[in-house]
Amino acid sequence: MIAALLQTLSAHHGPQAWWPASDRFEIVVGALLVQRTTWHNAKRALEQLRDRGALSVARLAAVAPRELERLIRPAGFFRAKAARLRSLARFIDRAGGLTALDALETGLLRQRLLEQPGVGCETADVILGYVFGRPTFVVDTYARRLFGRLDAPRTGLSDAEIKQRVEASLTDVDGLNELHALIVAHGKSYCRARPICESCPLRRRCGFSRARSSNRA
DNA sequence: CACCAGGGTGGTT
DNA sequence: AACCACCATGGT
Repeated sequence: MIAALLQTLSAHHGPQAWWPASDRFEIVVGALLVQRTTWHNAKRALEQLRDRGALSVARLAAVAPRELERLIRPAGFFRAKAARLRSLARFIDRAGGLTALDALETGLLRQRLLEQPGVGCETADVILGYVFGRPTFVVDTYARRLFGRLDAPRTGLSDAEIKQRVEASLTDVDGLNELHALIVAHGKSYCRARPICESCPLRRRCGFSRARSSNRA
């Protein structure tokens, strides 16, 4: 079921290559910056941080708050995100770096991440999957809509239920990471671009149709 | 011009 | 537990 979904989306959209050959801490920073923004804008902020030489745990934690706000401005919510980035960098630093956090069991690590300001379920799971290589399915707005439709008769699956179901039938880290990226790509290319998913690989069941009333069970 | 993008948080009902 | 307003820039 889930494996088939991955296969279908993969065949249709190709490899997504999220965070290709990227530094681990850079992925953490990117995960925060991209919240409720386009990757295009998050990437700009990331580049400015890189140009400033601030893309390491110690350097980022040392950047003056106002300066940090200025650097990440393109990513939006820059005041909140600057404070959270700073806080997160200091947390990782206190913990002894990302490699020290590698030793933590997944459940505990997730818990630690969720305690950090600005890190909710989605961001925590992105970091778990792409930074720490833990088998994790990231439930985002696209996944929510998709599975809400695929499991048509059932209404209101919680994020935790979606997460559990996917992780129960797909345990491969790379597969899970790729699935999340593919679901986002799928949502982007079919949700807004077309009123009805005529050429959608998942047909009308994909849940990204804008004509909600014409597609209800 | 209105709407939205790879969320999270705090307050209100 | 389900809503709500807010955060803010850049693209369409």
